[in-house]
Amino acid sequence: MPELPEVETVLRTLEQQIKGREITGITILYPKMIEDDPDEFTAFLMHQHFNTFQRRGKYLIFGLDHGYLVSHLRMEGKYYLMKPEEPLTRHMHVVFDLDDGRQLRYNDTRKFGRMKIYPEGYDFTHFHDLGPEPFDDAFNADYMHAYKKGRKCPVKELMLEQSFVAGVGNIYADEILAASHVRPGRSCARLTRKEEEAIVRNTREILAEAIRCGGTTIRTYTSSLGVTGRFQLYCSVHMQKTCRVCGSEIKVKWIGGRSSYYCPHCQK
DNA sequence: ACACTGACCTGCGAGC
DNA sequence: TGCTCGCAGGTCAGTG
Repeated sequence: MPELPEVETVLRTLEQQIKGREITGITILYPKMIEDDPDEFTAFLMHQHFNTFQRRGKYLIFGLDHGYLVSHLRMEGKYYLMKPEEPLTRHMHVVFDLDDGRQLRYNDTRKFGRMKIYPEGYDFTHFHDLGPEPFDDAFNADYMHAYKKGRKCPVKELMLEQSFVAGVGNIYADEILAASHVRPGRSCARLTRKEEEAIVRNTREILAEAIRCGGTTIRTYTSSLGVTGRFQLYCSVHMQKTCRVCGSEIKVKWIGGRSSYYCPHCQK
């Protein structure tokens, strides 16, 4: 399931592979994936080039000659570069023909991913009410303290709010809280200043480390070239049975509609 | 404004 | 073996 580090990895891989390529054809096999009228989507993109590659939260933003193509992979979205003669499989929903004869194919088992076009000059700063990027200076302990003011929800829910910090999903939220020695069910109103500082610091460090590893592979995620992420080797609580530090049994708790893994001994 | 729930999807594994 | 059911999870719309 792609979170910020996986999206970043996909982006960098695609930049190496398709930068400068022209879209010479588009086949939409599952129209609900496109948030625009499919004909307008196709007409807009035809003969434009993939020029720039940006990320905002978990959104991929492809800069074209005149406008943008934005893609969200949601849970299982993947891009593959293939030859036209290779067979289409049942989960390939959008195919872009490129001017070098290859095809960029969007594959999504659960059809949750979405694509949308945006006009030239569109400002993505406040896109979808996204909060600061974790590596931005604006994401700091003062900001966190001000953001959570008046809130009482479990800190895990806060970590998953894209308007708080952009790009953190279920896996990394668990890892960040484990590294910060804070239980996911703790009310965000009861965090100490030191804990807020630790959460901010660990958000940066863990995401940066995951990007260095090329993302996480849990269940079905692989990046666009089928590169397998290595971060699962370093997961300390998510999907684990015992704590790497103290050997305690990892607990699973249902918080905010998602399973949350934590060590009852190391996390307070 | 915040909190909570269901919808969107398909594959997989558990239980019967 | 074959069926049903619950779970996986990012985002958004709808309701309280």
